[in-house]
Amino acid sequence: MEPPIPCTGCPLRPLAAFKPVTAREIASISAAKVGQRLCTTGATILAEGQATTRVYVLLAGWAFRFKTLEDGRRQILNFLLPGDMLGLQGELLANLPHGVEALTEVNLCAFAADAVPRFFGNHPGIALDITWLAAHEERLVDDVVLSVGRRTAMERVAALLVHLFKRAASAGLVEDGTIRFPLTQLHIADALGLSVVHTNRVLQRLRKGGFIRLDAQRLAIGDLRAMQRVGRYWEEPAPRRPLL
Amino acid sequence: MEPPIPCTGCPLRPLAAFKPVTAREIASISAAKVGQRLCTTGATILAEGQATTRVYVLLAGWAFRFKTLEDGRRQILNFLLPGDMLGLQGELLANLPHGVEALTEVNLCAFAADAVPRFFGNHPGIALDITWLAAHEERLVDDVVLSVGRRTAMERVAALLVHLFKRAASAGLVEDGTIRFPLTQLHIADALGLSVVHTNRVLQRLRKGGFIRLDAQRLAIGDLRAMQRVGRYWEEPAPRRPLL
DNA sequence: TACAGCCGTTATCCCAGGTTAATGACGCGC
DNA sequence: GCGCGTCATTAACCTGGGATAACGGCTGTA
Repeated sequence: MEPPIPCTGCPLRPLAAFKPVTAREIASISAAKVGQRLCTTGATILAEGQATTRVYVLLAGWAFRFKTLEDGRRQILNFLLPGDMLGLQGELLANLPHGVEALTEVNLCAFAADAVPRFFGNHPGIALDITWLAAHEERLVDDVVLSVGRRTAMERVAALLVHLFKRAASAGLVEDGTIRFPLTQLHIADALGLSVVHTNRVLQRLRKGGFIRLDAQRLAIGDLRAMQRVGRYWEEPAPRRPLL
Repeated sequence: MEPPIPCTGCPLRPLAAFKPVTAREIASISAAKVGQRLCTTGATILAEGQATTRVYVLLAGWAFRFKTLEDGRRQILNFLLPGDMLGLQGELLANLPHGVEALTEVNLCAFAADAVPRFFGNHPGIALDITWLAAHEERLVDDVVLSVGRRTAMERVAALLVHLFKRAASAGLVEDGTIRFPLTQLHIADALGLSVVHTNRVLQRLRKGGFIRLDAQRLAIGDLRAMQRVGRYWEEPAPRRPLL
């Protein structure tokens, strides 16, 4: 665990996607931080079923939440990008009902176990923000259920790519029309309830149709509108979200 | 909208499944109630995408949350039983990303729009409870994603039936080994990402295997342990949960 | 240079589950 | 009593996507 970076120098906060906070709030948030945690690609950030003692905010990098069946079948629940909170369910419910794994090198802001109840006692605004983040994550998972339950394989892949592209965009990660795309086809398959082989077939079709360029871990979407049509995926523009 | 029932006479609160609250908290909760809302079977409690002005707690009856694709494909996200809260996402996010429909006649305790932020300001304990309920619901949806993404049709149906049976049990709804089961096969299908026809096939197999009895809207599970094995479904015993 | 792992790709085969359609049972309004 | 809508059930048929396998490229390491 590295020493904490003060929140006043947070690289995320200036982004338009995030809601401004008061100086008093920043100070309290900063005070609750206990340090940075760095993880390498593929590392387990939080183990499935463990009793957690920390809540984190993802400062840089990608991660995902997942659950597994005892015979090894794995389902990815959703992806975590900079600004997302993780471990809250472990803090509230007795222990964490899912695992969290790093997709890239990851930098996490760590908060002590009791930071959450403390915010609820002293900072109703921050407490409400935390609840907002929880409700927002549930909304994402609701969308996953809709995809996996009712969209075709082609629709699922298209919708996922659009979704991730937009989220990466709002986290300021677009560079000349492309984003870093650290998922393997196995990750895509596990997120969408598909096999790797079929995921590959669908990606080929999207490439050949000129909808996407995807190589060397970079993704470009030529015509977002068209991809949304393929994926039957529309979402209202996201409002500014709280950070930490 | 009927006049509010005072929370002191709440029929749910005495159940072992619910966490006790202080007299002061009960008083505040009771004061925030604006009334009861009654809905009939099949009624839309909250419309998909609407801007909500109310948060509800389900006092009696069954309901479900769902999303639809514009071509009509519907996915049920989860089921709501007595004690569950609904409409919170509408209060926090700008408008409700899903619909809520009654499966039976339903009785709802209604709270004003600003009740939630008010609790956050005055009652950190209640605020934390609300967040607990949000996190708990997300956990349920996570399980749905795992089912729909990675379980076979047989496993899904078995897991859902066990899940609902247990929840009904903890809401005190078991009568001589059976529960009222208001879902049609279409509901089961829409909750599990299956077609109605295949749902019927699977239910037949479960009946013929002696795993369940299901008729006249009543469900009995002969051997819970065996059903859990079929559904590859295990969950740790639920701790006492907050109510309202 | 060789070997091992991981990942992407493609082909072949095949089945779990979708689709369509028909039939009956039941309840409801008139 | 008649007609209509909802729901459960079953059969016949078909397809989207799973399973398996083989190959190639890349990277790390020895």
